Amino acid sequence: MILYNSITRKKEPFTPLDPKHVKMYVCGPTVYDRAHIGNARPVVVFDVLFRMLKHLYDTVTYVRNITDIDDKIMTAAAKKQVSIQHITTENTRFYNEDMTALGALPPTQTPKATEHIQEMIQMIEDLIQKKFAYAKDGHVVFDVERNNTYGKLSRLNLDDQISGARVEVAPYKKNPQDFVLWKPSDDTQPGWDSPWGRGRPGWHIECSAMVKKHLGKTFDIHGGGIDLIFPHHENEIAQSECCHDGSPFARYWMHNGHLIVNGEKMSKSLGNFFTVEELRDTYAGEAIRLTLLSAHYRQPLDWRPEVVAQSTAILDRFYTALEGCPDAPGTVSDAFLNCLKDDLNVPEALSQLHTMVSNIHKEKDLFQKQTLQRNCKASANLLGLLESTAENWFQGTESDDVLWIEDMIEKRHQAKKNKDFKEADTIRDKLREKGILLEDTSNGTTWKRK
RNA sequence: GGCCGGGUGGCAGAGUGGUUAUGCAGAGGACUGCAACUCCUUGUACGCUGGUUCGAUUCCGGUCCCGGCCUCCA
Repeated sequence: MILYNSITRKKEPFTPLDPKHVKMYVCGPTVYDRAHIGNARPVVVFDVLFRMLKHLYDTVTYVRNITDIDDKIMTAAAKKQVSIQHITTENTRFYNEDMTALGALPPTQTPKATEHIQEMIQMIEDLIQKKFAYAKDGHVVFDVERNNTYGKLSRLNLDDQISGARVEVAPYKKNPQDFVLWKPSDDTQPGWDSPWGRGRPGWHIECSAMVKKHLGKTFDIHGGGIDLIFPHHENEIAQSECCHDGSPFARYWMHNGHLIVNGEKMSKSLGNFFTVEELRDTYAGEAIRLTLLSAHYRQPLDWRPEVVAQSTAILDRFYTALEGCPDAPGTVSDAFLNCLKDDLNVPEALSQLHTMVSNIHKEKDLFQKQTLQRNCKASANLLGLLESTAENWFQGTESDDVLWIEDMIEKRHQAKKNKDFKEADTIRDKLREKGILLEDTSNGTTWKRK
């Protein structure tokens, strides 16, 4: 497999440190609110990577953290007059529900920041002892000047940070670029005892601590949104590599492009976002997923309703091709796999899928057709698509009106037999009003919900 | 000011130094009682401008426009 590595800015052949065991970490959510569709893009993108890696290697450990201590959570709790734990457990549950609806597999592990406070404190102590960090006024701050490789991921030159940039001036920092590892908490704020008094961790140290615990000092792939390159990932590298005496941190860095709306970045601070929850009310989870996969993961993706409608139309066609697909395993197409091996070229893989679907429709021999169907399904499954059945996709799982539908179809059948086409069309129109579309085939009439 | 992406047919979106994906939508046809599904046919697009080349959408330069990052962010 070939992957684009953000730190070298080149496509590189991927070779895991342990040829039988790939280790991957992706930055997960800060659980202060419901996920928006932009939060879902990295989840779906790295879910495809996870599926690919599992297909190609014996063992894959995929860690995605839950950040459940953060000032945004504190603000949300205060605003809603509920406990912090209420906010975090509820939003964690919502997050998992939303991502499951988008067809994302659960990662191997989903560690929580609050369950790794001791590990963070230990790393911070190491960094102080090695003189990469200093304590002042209850804060512990990373000393960027002591880290001479600082900036290697983002390639930002510290001296060039001039006007236009927001540079925080905090009294406890030696340099404006220094970032906080630990900060003090007052009695109203959540906090843990530490060598520097009661306090809580800064933003970046949680990921370093959880990576170290679950994947070790050096691991294979670190992923996240492109906006995390600076400062989050840059700071993770600094903390971890300084703490580990220069042992390399992630070997491959992967960043997904932003989701945009009407040409503008979608973000909570701009207010131009859709939550996954509200989109799920309108569209099938799988259609949302296909839309998120419609552009290459490193490209920006413009979220527009027409594209989701297009994705739905594509899935209709795909599932039509899978009607009668036996429930048996198939083989992933080589042409399809090769697309994905080239830095997850999903759009090109999808075009292979279209070819397969077309061949299924044209195949007359039933046995051949079923083989093609199984292989098509196996291929699509690598993208987390076509995991349902045609019946479920078209007819849904609610069944209270199925008897009525079948009754109407039978009545129409009788009318057609009597050449009473007017009555037959009346019945069909009546069903259409209820969102039921009929299709006459050589084996009788089938129906779909629209 | 610094750093980084991107501009492809009505729309979405890959890719490539020359045979110019793929899909959605549209048009025509076949099938059908009529439809739907499906099948067949149909679309020479790569911001502008120089250069390199036999040949550039693809390489190089310039230029215009759009977007992102520069400590809230996926």
